[in-house]
Amino acid sequence: MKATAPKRARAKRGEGEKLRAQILEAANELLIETGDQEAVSIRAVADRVGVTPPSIYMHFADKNDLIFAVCEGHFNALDEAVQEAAAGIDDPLLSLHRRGRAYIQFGLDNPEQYRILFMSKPAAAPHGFQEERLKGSASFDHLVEAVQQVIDAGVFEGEATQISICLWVAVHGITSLLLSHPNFPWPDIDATIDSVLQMALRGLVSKPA
Amino acid sequence: MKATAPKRARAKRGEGEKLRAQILEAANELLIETGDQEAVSIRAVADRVGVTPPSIYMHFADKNDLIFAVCEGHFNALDEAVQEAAAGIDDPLLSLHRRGRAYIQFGLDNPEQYRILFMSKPAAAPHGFQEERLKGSASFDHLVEAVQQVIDAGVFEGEATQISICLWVAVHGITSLLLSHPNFPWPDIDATIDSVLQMALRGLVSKPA
DNA sequence: GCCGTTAACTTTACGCTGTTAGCTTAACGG
DNA sequence: CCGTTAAGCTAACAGCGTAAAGTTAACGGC
Repeated sequence: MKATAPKRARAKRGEGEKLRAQILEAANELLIETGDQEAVSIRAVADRVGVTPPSIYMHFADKNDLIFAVCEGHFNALDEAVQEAAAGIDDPLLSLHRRGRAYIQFGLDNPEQYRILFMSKPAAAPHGFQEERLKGSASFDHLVEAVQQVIDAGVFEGEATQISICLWVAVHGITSLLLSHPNFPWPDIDATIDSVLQMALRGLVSKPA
Repeated sequence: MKATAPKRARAKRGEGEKLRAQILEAANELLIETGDQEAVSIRAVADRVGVTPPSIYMHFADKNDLIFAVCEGHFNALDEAVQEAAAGIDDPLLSLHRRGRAYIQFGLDNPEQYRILFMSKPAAAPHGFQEERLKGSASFDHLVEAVQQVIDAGVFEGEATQISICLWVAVHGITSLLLSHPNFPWPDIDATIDSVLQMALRGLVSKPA
């Protein structure tokens, strides 16, 4: 455990952004290493960068701003993971299934980040964060597109946004419950995930097989 | 806003439990009034009771212990609300639908309590809390019983526990998303809740209509 | 080559948090 | 009346987010 990074040269005139990048990197490392949002304190981050706590505030309004900036990257990573899982699969319904599995797996692999993005208080998010990062962002739109394809194929019927929300509810539901209650006597996690996805997809098809 | 409760007579010999009850009541009030777990600080609770902070530790191991003790009552309230919503309804499937609606409504009506019970970190819960309060507690068992009735009626097929988990995932999914992302452009909340419940129930029936 | 300006930090400090160690007060049985 | 013990207090520690004000260093202009 490297405690402090004592040597850090002051950035030059126009290069104040360098510290911002270093702060983001250090905060990200701390979040991943400890897996605990609480451990990512302003002081701990400053210490790792080799700077004093108030310097953080030159680049981030407050702690929430910093934490969410860190998670922006992971948000894109989630989108990419889901997109990649669905790539090259012709069957639209199977593609949705893969997307769901990838989403859940991402949450289980990055629990603290998932908690911050989808399980924290709305007040903790910077203003307008939800709209821009969820609806406006690629992630949800990509899901809606995928759902629309299933509708066009005649497998789903209804409104794409509404159906997408239902799917999101299902994958988020199982992800967040597994994260918040790991000690619950889950029968078999893989089987449970599959049965949830089965329920969701079966519940949405217009003409059940 | 009544700040402090300055007068409080010391409890008599065997009556130490009285303070415990007063602490629970004060903490509960604070949680409801502010709707914020952070506002329920040891000092704020002690102040309201008219006692000093360390006295709290005579009755609760730490802050988590106190918070969860407060929410135990709300947990029972959730169970009662769900049970009551299903009472007197003959159709087992409709009964499940009512249970789901009641569960969601309870979460929306008691957001901070719901967050603590179902959206917080597992480490925050006292040891063995999940098992006793979820599986062992009445709530989940009642759901399993209701599901078993639907199975017995031939409407669902499969294992009652697995199906119950799926239903729990659905209602928890929409509840927690509505709580954590109230600014998301939800089409219409009531319609969204209904479509989620529809998806879940349709996805679980053995012979779709 | 010096000077004012300003970006890039630091020092210090305030008020808050959960928690602990150790003391005091008051009620009881004998 | 006295020892014991439950009930509660005082003081303090270490940590937190954050604000105000000071300091250091790089620059453009003269």
